[in-house]
Amino acid sequence: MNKPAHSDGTVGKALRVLDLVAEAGRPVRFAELLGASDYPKATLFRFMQTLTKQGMLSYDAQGQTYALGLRLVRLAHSAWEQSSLAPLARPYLKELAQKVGETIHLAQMEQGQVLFVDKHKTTDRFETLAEAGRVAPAHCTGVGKAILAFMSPDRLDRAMKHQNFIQYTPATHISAEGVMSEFEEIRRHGVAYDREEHEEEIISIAAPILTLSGQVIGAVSIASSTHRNSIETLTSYREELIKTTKNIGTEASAWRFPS
Amino acid sequence: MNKPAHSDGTVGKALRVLDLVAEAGRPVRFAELLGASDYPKATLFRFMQTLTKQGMLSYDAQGQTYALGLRLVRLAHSAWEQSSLAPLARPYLKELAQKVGETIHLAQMEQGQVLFVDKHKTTDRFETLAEAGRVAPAHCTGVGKAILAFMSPDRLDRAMKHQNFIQYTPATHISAEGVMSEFEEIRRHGVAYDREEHEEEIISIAAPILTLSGQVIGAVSIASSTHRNSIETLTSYREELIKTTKNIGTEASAWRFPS
DNA sequence: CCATTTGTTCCAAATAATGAAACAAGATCT
DNA sequence: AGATCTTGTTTCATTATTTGGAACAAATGG
Repeated sequence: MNKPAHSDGTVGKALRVLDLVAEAGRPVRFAELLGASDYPKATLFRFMQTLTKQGMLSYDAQGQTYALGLRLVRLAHSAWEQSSLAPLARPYLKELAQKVGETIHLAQMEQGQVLFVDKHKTTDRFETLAEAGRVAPAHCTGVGKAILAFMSPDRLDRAMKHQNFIQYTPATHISAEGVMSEFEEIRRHGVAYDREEHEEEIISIAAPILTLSGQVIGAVSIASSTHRNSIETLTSYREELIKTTKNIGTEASAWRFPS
Repeated sequence: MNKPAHSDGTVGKALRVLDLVAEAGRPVRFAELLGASDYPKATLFRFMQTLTKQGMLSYDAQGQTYALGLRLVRLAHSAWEQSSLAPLARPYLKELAQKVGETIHLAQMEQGQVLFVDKHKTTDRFETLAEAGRVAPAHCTGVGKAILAFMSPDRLDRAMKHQNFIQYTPATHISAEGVMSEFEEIRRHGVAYDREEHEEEIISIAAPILTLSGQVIGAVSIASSTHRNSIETLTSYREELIKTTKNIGTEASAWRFPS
C-alpha cells in the first residue's frame, strides 16, 4: 500500500536517459549507460532506440556510441528565448560589462544546479568554465549561493538535497551547514562571494535577481581572477551590480513574474 | 488489422509536444496547443503536466502559458559539444572569418531543416546560444542547397518531403523542381549561392562539408548583404571556402565519420 | 577454438496510457 | 444577478503499451 508519491511515467524514464548521457560528458556505449542506470537491458535498449529515432540522441555507428542529438539544440534555442531571463536581461548586462570591464554571468536554478544562461565578456582574455547552457554546483559558486540564500525554506530544502558537496578546491564548503552559515551575511549585504571555491584563482561577486514579490529568479555575477583583482576590488562593484539586478528584477516582474 | 507502420510510442508523442511549443515561437496557452495538435484534451493535458514536472516545459501561472523549459538548455549544451560539428570546425571557421571579414555560418541538417550550429563574426563577439540552434528552411538558403545537392537520393527524398516551399522573397524557389534544377551546377562548382532567396538584401555563398567517403555532414557559408557586396565578391572567396570545408571534412572523417 | 563480453530480439504478464464524459472555474453576455 | 460559453482539470473503465527475464546473435580476445 506504499505509494511512492507518483512515478515518472514512461516519458520521465526516457528523459532520464538523456540526463545520463549528458552526465557522461562524452559519447557513451550502451553497456556504459546500462551500468549507470538501473534499467533492465531490454528496457534501456528500447529507450535509446526510440530517442535516437526521435533525434534526441545521435548514434555513431563507428564507435557504437550515443551522444545527445541535434534536436535538442534546436529546441534549446526556443527555450532560451522563451523562458530564460537572458533576452530580457541582456541590455542591462551589456551595460554592466562595459562599466566594470570584467566577465559577467547570468544564471538560473535548474534542478538544484546553477545553469548559466548568458555570458558577457568585454575582452577575449580569459576563458572561464561557464558558458550558456553550462551547469555548475550551487554550493560553491557566487551565483549559486546568492540564489540559495534568498530561497524560500521549502525550495531551499529541495535544492540542498541536490547538492553533493564535492570539494573542488581547499576553500569549497563541504557541508550544508557550512554553506548555510554564509546565508545571513549574504542576505544582509545583498551579495555573495566566490573566494576560489569552485576554481582556483577564480573569484566573483554575485547578486540575486528578485521579483517585486521577493522571489529569487536568478543571479548575476562579476567574475575575475586573483591575478588581476582581489575580493576588495569586486566589492567596489557592489553598488553597480545590485542596481543592475534590481533593474532586471523589476522588468522581469512586469513581464514574467507578476505578484 | 491496419497497422500504421509503427507508432512513435508514448515518448515520441510527448516529444512532439515540445516541437509544437517551439513552432509557436512564443509562450502558448493550453487551448492553443490543443488546436495545433490532434491529441485528445486529456491526453495532451497529461503530457504537458509530465513535461512540465520534468523541466522540459516551463509554466507561467500568471498568463497560463507554457514555454520550453531550461532543462533543454542544459541538455543542448552537451548536444552541441558532443554531436555537432561546431567544436571541431571552430578553429577553421575562425581563420576563415578573419580572412574574409564576413559573417560565417556553420549548419547541419535536422529533420529536413537547416540547423545553424555556429556563427563567427569578425567584429564583436558572438553569442553562441542566441544564434546556434536557429533553424531555417533548406530550399532557400545557401547552406541548405549545398547540403541537399550532395545528399544521396534516398536521404534527399526524405529531406524534400519536409520542405514546405514558402515564398520568402521574389527570388525564392517555390517547387522541388525549381530547387533541384540548381543541383547539377552546385555539384559542378562545389558551392551554392543564396541570391536573396530567404531574406531580402542578404546573399551568401556556401560549400558542403563532405567526409572522405563522400557523405554530406554539413555546410559552411559566407554571408553578406547586397549593400556591402555582390555575388561576384562572394565568388572570389570560393577557393578559401572550399579549402576550409575540405579541412573540416577531413578532420571530421578521422574523428567522427570514418569510412 | 572456446569463453566472454556486448548488443538485439521475443513474448506473456503487468502496467500505464487512453479519451469520452463529467466536472469546476472563469469569462462574457443579457 | 443569472445564464451561457469558454477554458482548464479530474475521473475511470477499457485498451494498448510498456516491461524485463531469458534466449539469441555477434563481435572480441585469450
